[in-house]
Amino acid sequence: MKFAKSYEPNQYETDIYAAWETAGVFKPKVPTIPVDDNSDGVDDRFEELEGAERTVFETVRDNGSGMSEEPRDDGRDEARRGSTASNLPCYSIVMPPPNANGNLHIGHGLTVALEDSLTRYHRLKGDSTWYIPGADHAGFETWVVYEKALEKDGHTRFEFSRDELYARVWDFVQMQRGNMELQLRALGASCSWDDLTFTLDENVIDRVYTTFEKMWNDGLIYRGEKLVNFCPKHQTAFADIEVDHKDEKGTLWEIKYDELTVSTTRPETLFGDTAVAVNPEDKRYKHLIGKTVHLPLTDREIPVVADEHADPEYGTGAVKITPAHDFDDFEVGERHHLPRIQVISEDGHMINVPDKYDGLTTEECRKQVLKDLKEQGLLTGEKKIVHSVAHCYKCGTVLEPMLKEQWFIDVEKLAKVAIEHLENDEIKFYPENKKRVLINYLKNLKDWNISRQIPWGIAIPMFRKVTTEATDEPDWIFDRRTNLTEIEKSGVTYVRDEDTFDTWFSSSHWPIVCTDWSEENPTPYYPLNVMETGADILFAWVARMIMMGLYVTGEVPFKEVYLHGLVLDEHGQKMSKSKGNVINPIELVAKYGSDAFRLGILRGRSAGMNQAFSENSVISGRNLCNKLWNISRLIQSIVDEDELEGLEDGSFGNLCDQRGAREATEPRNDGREGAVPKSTISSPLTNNMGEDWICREINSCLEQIATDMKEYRFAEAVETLYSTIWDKYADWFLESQKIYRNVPLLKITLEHLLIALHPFAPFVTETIWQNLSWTDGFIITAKWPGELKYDPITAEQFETIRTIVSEVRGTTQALPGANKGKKYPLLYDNDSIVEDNLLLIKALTRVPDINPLNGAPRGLRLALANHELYLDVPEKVVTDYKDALTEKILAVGRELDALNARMMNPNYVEKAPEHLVKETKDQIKEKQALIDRLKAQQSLI
RNA sequence: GGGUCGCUAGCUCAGUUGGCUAGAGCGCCUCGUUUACACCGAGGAGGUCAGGGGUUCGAAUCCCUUGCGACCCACCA
Repeated sequence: MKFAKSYEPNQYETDIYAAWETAGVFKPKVPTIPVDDNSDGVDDRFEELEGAERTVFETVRDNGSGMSEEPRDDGRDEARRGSTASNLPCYSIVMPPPNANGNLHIGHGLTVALEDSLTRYHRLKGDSTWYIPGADHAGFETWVVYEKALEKDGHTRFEFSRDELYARVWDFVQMQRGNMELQLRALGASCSWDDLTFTLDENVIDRVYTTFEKMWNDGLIYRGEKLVNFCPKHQTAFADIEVDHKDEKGTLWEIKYDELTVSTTRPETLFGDTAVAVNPEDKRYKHLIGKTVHLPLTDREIPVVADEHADPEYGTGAVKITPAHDFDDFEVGERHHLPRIQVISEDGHMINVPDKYDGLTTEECRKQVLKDLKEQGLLTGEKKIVHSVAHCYKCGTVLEPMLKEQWFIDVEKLAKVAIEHLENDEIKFYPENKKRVLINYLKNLKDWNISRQIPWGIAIPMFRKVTTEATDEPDWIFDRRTNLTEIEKSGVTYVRDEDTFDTWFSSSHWPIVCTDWSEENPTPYYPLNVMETGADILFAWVARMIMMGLYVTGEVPFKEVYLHGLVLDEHGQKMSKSKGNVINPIELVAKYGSDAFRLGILRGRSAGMNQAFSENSVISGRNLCNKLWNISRLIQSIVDEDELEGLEDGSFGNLCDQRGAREATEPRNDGREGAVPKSTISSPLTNNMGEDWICREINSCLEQIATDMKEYRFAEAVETLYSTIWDKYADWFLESQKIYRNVPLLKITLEHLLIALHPFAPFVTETIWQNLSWTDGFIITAKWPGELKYDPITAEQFETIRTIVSEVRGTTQALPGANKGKKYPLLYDNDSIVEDNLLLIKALTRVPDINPLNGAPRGLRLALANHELYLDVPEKVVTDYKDALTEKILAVGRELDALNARMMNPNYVEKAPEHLVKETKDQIKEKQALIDRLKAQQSLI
């Protein structure tokens, strides 16, 4: 097939992805469930682990290679192989489950780019790689969307039972589902689709119930009446972590309670007051402690208590205490055993208050209370203040602290164990500092409210006793039969708690449920190799996964954590619908291609940081894809031409089959061994030092990528590839190959680069792979390249050529006046490197001719190259160049002075490492020689 | 109040244990259509590494300090 002139991603991406999926290449090689072919009761995957020979391992690796003649694995064959497969290293990574019925946003785009790069890299490295996709029922999020839809149709949630609502949302989600899965495919996620885990899958619910039961039996679960943050609109409680605190303007009123004046921002709650607190050290009020005061607008007397909570400096120093509607007051109430009077109902209306106020909304009540207090002369002051107010993170409604019975997890022990394992360095964090942040959080963690009053979620498997006579039976029992609303046990009737679990309670099992871990199947894929997710859910998710993983399995759930920051817009602003600066990843994929998007979003990104992103970086990625495409197009055309010649001539057709000739069979020990004699790799025309040089550069690129990937430095890996492919391979090696060709080398180096770029740009590399005439199989299952052999001395000599060529180009461009850019012949004197590479230098510099000097020096001498080279320009041009020359001499002189100054410092010579001192000495010599050459040039004029 | 991160070229970012002339992409300027690529090629300009102090032969890098910005936790009657 012919390569089109430019790479058009839309033409290939869908087909390429479908081909991968059909071939089953996303599945891990080592089976994910126990295998026992020989029925000896032992999991074959582990049977021969100890006695395994390394050669077995190598064999398996080769089978996965795209360069092998053997039929490709589809995962199933491998699965049957059992014990041989067990010797493969397993690499597992899970996808933070996107909302099942939502669309992907830019954060998902980043997540996939990161996770899939890791996945593909490890797959190419030969690991049995398992990237497990997921979908989240997204309890509250989805519920909000559904409730809105319900309202739009003129219904409310109260028309339906909980179970009816659950069924309706299920259908709603099924209807919308699939979109996000298509989008993940568009982004190139090479995840094992058969293993997709939905957060409401049976095995998830099973595992969650098992954990809950264990916790219940261990006494870690309790039902408690506590203040919870309650959204009056959504009618549900939240965990602390879901609360959005915002600074707001408010008023601080002063109200007279007899002799005491209290300060409050919420006068309407005074009906719930059960005390007034003053600071025990506050001399103004000491005499009142233990006495009572009259609660305005009521006929109640309430005590004055001494509590540290009252800050003498703030307001009047006296605080009204409303334990049922304020978190601090709740604690004060606990300390002083105060009654809790609920005066605000769940829907935000006043209850348990004098008739006059009963049924008013909190807002109406506040107005009325203030009016009445004013009339009675009890309102003695008001002050505007700014204070932070809790809001629903979804709808922005002000949250009402509400006294409610909820299920709580006593987190103390869980957190303690987690902290121990974290301090024991069992999980490596990227960025590193997040570990300390996490430990800090765990140290101050409060009990976790896991009840939610929404129907869309996993039902809490707890049943409440309704038969009042059965006094000996417990009030609550655990039972898995949550499909029933009512059960009987020992003649006692119990009804199911209508609440559902906080999503994070089930999500905290994610690594366990995705890998199918169980006591019976301690899978090699658990713990995960890495957990990649957003830094913003470090507390909500990562912390809970660690606690839960340790509680359930006794092991940390993952070995490493990579946290990405927010993707900001190009000006570093948070993306938001209201600002209109939201970037849709799928649109960018459609416009520039999946690879361009992935390369673009990885560029300039490092762990844990919120960083800007713009279309420019995607364009840059697109350009690289196109460059690679054209590189391949050129090489394919050379290969075609070569084969044609070979057919005609018959003399070097077989050279094309020497692919791999330069590949090292064993790891190199040093740079000197392994240089291949030219005759085995070269066509008769070859005399090109660029070949050894590019081998060296590709080796070093691959080495760099290995380090970068290990340290999760994606941006650097991409940058290394970018410059190797573009600045080195295309600009120097390919240009030089236009003069001397080495077809086998062109093939193998292109393969190396394609494979190395594949993790980051999967589609274009696979498309090229499929279009090249000599490759077979898929690049996605190819073998990560080994080292290329090269002669280091020749490779280094090519640097000289590069210096010469660059200086000719630079000097040509710097010629004065009308001569700028004009090409003049190059003269050389007694120089074997130049003589041996005449054609190459001529082609790269585009000088009209290169000749021996033959006689006295003339023209412009090239100074930097340290070779006797002259640009044969007319006398006049040389004279005009004089100023530039003088400037150059001065500049080099300044550098020389700096170096000399360093050597004059006895401390430097004494204390700096020897090699640095030597380096400085060498540099001084070089600079001096350069100045001498420049001055000689000057004297010629 | 406690904590984290950041401040490097016009913009967005690299710069690993202190040691080449501080790098890249995009943008900018000059030149160029040479049969892989104008989604291109060649050349170039542009930085007091936020300010100050310290340690060191040597600091963008380590320490102290000031300023600016982002974020997290707690509190705010």
